[in-house]
Amino acid sequence: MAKGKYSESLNLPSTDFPMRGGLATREPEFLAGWKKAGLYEAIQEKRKDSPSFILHDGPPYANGNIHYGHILNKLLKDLVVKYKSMAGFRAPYIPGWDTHGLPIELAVDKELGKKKRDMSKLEIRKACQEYAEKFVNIQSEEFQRLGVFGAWDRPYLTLHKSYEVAIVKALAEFARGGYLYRGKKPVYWCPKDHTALAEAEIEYADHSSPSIYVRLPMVDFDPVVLDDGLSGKDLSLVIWTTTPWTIPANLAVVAHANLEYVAIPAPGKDDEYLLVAKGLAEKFLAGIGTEVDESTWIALDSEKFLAIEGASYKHPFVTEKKTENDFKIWFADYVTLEQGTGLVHTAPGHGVDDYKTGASHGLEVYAPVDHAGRFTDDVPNWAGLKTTVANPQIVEFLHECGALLNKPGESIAHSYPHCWRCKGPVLFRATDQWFISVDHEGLRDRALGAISETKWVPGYGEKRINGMIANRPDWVLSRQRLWGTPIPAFHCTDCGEAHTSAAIMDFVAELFEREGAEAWYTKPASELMPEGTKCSCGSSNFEPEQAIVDVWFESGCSWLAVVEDREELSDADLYLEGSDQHRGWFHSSLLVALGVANKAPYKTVLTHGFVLDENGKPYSKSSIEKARREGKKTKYIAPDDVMSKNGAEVFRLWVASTEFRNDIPYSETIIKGLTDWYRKFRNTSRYMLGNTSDFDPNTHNVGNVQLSELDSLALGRLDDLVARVNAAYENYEFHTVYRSLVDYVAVDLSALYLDVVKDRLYSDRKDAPSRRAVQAVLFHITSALARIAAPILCFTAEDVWKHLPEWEGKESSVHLSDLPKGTLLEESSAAVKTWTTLRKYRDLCGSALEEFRATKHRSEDACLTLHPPSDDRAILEASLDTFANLAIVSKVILGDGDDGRIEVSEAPGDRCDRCWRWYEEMASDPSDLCLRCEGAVK
RNA sequence: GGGCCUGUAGCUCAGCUGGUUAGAGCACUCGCUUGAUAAGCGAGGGGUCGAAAGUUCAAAUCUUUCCAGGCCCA
Repeated sequence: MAKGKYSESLNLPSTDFPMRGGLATREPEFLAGWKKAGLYEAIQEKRKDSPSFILHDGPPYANGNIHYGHILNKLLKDLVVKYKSMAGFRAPYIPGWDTHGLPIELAVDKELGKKKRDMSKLEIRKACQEYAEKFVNIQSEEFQRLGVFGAWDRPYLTLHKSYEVAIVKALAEFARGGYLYRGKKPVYWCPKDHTALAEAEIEYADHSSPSIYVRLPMVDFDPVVLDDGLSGKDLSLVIWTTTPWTIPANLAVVAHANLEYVAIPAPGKDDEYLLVAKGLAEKFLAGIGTEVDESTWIALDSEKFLAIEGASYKHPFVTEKKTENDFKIWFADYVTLEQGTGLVHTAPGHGVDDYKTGASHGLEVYAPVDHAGRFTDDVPNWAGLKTTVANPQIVEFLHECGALLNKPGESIAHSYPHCWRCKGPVLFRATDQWFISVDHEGLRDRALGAISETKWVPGYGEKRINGMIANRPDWVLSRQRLWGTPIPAFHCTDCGEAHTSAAIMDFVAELFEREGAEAWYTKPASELMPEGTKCSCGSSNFEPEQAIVDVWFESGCSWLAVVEDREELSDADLYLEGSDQHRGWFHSSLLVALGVANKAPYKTVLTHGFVLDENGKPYSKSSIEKARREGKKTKYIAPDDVMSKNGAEVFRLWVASTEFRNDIPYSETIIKGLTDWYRKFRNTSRYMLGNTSDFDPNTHNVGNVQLSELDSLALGRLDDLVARVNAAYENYEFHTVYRSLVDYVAVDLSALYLDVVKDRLYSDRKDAPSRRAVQAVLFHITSALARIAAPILCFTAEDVWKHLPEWEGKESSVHLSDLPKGTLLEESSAAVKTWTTLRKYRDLCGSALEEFRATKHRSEDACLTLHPPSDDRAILEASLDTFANLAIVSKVILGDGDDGRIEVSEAPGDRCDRCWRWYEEMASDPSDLCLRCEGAVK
């Protein structure tokens, strides 16, 4: 079609707001501009006297580049902070990093290689610090690139001197309160490297271990209570183990209360029965190389079996009890039918499950094995022997005393933990550790109370953390590592007694305040503790504790170290992390805050799920690589790739668009959809900017122009949107914000109002009141839209803001402006009724016009005749012109009848060549114009 | 194996305390538009609401079991 004759006379949109975002290149320009203008500081300054809203940042671990989980978390926080700031709160954001701990220490180990052997502890710590700081800088850059506002020039790091001091002060409070104690707990231990190992330092490899079945005769127990058939018989428990060296430390046997057990006649004995789980009986008999006719087995009644709890047995060679409860049988849920006999040999000093059983029955954490894996003098037969050497001797000994049921020398190949460094097999060994008692001074109960007073979003978070606190054991505070905050404790070099106290810790805190934690590694003990400290043995020779504090305790101190420590912060309102932090940071922060200040560190805790791919599997580089190794088809899109193509804005949309309380899906399809909508938002904004470029908000606003019915209805819809969006932000329902924006922009604006209003914008005289009215509305909408979208689309909203016409009092950045306030539409109001009815008929007419448009091309050429039911008729009648506008037709007639029929005909009169509408009365001079257009072209 | 949670169109989400043929936007297909044009408008197709059983006059919505998935433990 040729260009319209009057095209030149129309007021077509014009703006230099680019159609395409060019985000990959333009976002950095915005960032640079904001930095130069000191935007974050300006926001803080503007809100300095406002009520505060403190979101306290949970510190990410400073190793590696950021991944999707980081992006999700940081952007959610940023949405909150940006929203709260624009909603009128003082909402500072201090980013932090977790910089101590094993992953960094291991990474540095790898980097240093053999060099490490010649380095001092101080030098190694220095290397760790440099490593951590390197990644703090990298991640900081990456977070800032996402558009996250915050005090990036003064973050908190757990390795800062002030932070380490806070940790020691917190420890001092726990010492003062009497929570801190020294106890034993089994840990992975490398007997070759003489060191404790963390889970992450364990490698599993095939290993051949002895396999032994041991009978433990029950004593002071009449088996008749289990079954009449056992009357007058002896009953022996049968246990199976691959670590004979733990037999000297055996203190209990554990069964499962809900498994079925059988008593099997002992081969070659008349009066003895052997107790094993029914499901493992065959395997057991095969294991000891015998067959016993199943008809002779006595299946024990599961109810009666419960009577066995607490019954005693005789250890094969240990006679001396350490506690009253030694050598008894208990129930525990971890017993399975996977292997063994269903009766589990338990040595609380040599296994985690064993330890728990021991703890719940008051057993000693007994581990008569030294740091080099040698038996101590406590085990007379094999004292000084390595466990590996003693193993066959113990088996032989058991054989000789008749306790061994299978043959000596039998072994089994299985997967066994090995040391990552020396590759040797490790052992489980209880070592002295520092603990925080969770039940001292009712700490656990106070924590449970604090949990119930905290708001958890979503609500089930409360159940989750409650269960964890209710069931957790005492907190093992010490780690046998180097990269962290030293535990300020000492050991007497003469008698070995461990010392710590609030006074010692206060002293150390002061020292660290002056010289940092490095002092611990450079100064002699005498300078690390108050002068004149003496051991109860009279000695004043001490050596400093070498263990460091659990990093969870460190990050748990952040409230103390950061929030309490910075003037601009006060009580934290919100913690916002992934749901894994119920066990992690939420948990440790709570215990630390209660122990130190007897109050919860937060008022509200918000949790989000994890990033999953389109198949619902964890979406991370490592999980994708793992899947690839397993031969699965997967594709990992590096965040950088997305960023260099679409900029950070698409990530912000992604985070805002999903219901983050559940897991968060991520895929190319999703990104594609988001970029599509981004373009819609951008173009719609551009169109509105283009149509308000000749508009002066200082002279016209929605309050002083003559609004048409449609304009008023549109403003009502905006008001409603703003109200809903504000409520959604307030409830952290960003996906509702996103959805509301999408629907509003796509339907209310693009498809409806903007399409309808074109006629006035294009064809009216430039300064016609009716056109100025539309412009006032459009300006109002655009400005409101930019502001409510700003927390999410922080770059694009700013772009729109800068392109809005200037007015008095316009803030230099959208992020300095206030969110608009809205009012929800009353469902029952006349305006809503009218709007709903007009919308309904517009949809109906759309279908009716389909065929007409296919032949006549434009809905403007149509005349509609409606036959609405009486209810609708009144409303349509009152707004007939508005409806014609809305339907973008030249004429609407209400016909007789109420059958709902819609007739489409050609509009009567003549077509104006300029505005393409049909009029029964036309201008006389250029006779191809309507009266309005005649006036407009003059 | 245990605790907590999730499962509605290709995608992201609505569906309140159970009540007419399950909705929206996007995507898709088709049509219109060249006065938002690497844009805009309209129409249409598409879901046995993870599966099964149960409660009920009535279930996506309540109960149970199962399946799939996530986080945290073991």
